[in-house]
Amino acid sequence: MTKRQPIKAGITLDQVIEAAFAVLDRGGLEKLSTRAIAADLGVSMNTVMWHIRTKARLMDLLAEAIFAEMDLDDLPSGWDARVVELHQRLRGAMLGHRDGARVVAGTFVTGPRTLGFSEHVVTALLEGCPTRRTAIWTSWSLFYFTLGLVQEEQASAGADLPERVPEEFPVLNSVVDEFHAAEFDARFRFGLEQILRSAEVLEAP
Amino acid sequence: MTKRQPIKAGITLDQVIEAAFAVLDRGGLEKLSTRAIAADLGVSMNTVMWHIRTKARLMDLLAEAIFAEMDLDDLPSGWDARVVELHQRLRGAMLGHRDGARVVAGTFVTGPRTLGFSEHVVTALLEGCPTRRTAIWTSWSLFYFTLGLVQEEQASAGADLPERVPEEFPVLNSVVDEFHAAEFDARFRFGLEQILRSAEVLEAP
DNA sequence: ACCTGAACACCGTTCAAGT
DNA sequence: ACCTGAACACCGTTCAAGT
Repeated sequence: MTKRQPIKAGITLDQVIEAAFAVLDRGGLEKLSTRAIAADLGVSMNTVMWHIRTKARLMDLLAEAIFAEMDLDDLPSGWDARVVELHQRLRGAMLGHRDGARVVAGTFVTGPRTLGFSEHVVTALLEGCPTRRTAIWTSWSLFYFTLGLVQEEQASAGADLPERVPEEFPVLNSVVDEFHAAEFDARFRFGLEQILRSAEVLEAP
Repeated sequence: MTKRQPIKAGITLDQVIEAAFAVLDRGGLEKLSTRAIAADLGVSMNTVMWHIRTKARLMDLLAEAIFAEMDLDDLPSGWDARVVELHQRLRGAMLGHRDGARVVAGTFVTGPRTLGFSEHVVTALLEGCPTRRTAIWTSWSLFYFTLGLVQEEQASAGADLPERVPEEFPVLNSVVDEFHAAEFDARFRFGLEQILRSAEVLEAP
């Protein structure tokens, strides 16, 4: 007797997450609802609910799935190049989905892929930082910076930037062109560099 | 003939914002609704709606109000001490309201008080950074870092941190005590220091 | 274990109406 | 200019019920 397939095909959690990304990429975070996911899958809303248990858990699952889309192989051998590469891949993974950075920022994920990323980052930082504490704290600085930049990057897509700064703020006015130049790529690399330069020398208390 | 007061007292936008903060501080961001604010003020929900026009604009107003609670006087004269002090006050202002960092992070505010803060920060950075571009980009790095740290700080209050890291992640396990030690104050100062050290020497492309 | 329908207690937004 | 009530099109969650 061979094992039988279940008669009713049934929906799997992975399919739910896949459909959730489809809805997300189509309409952004505010259009992401269990009903919309259900409609995409052709099932009842409560079927989605049964798989995700709660909306908050769905968000955690999506964040973890974004980390899972990162490749953690073929990394540079130098510790600082490795840290930079890891965060560039994280940025890429978040940019891969509409509002991806907001999804990751909204949750405190401790799934295996998220931890795997941290494991790689901290490993590299321990090679270059004077103390363990410096390494840990630096990993947070890098993470916050990446999250913040990509959130701004994704928010600026399709947002109406203010074209003018009031004249009461002369200094901001004098640099307004630098402010508007998006150049997220260069800004990102510069920020990583900035934090890493100090990480080598600065000792956390 | 002296000017008469309007017969119906009426609610003002400032009162709406005040009530919004009351609701926010009591129940957090997910309890913040126009109906809850209206209930606090004893008016109809549509009265609140008329003043705020839209929920998104209310969020902008709240973010701007948080910046308005910052004092921008009596700052240190040294550029780097000034930058640190400004961000410490920003952190304090955000910590002053439940989910304050999430409120600020969720909006791209260009109100006068927000711009005033940036004006001060950029002014100070221009004194210490090699190029204008370095100054601007550094201001963003500092802002992202502050936002990220305070968001984590406020999320960790009342959240259930994972007590154990799976053994597949030996490096994370070896530093898990550093991870759990909150010490947001020290971490915050260290992060600012870290970014500012490089700002003096690193030149943006 | 998986899926459904119905009901519940909420949302923000819009509109027609009052003063 | 300011305030209201009613209706609309949504939410996430819960519960009792099916297979």
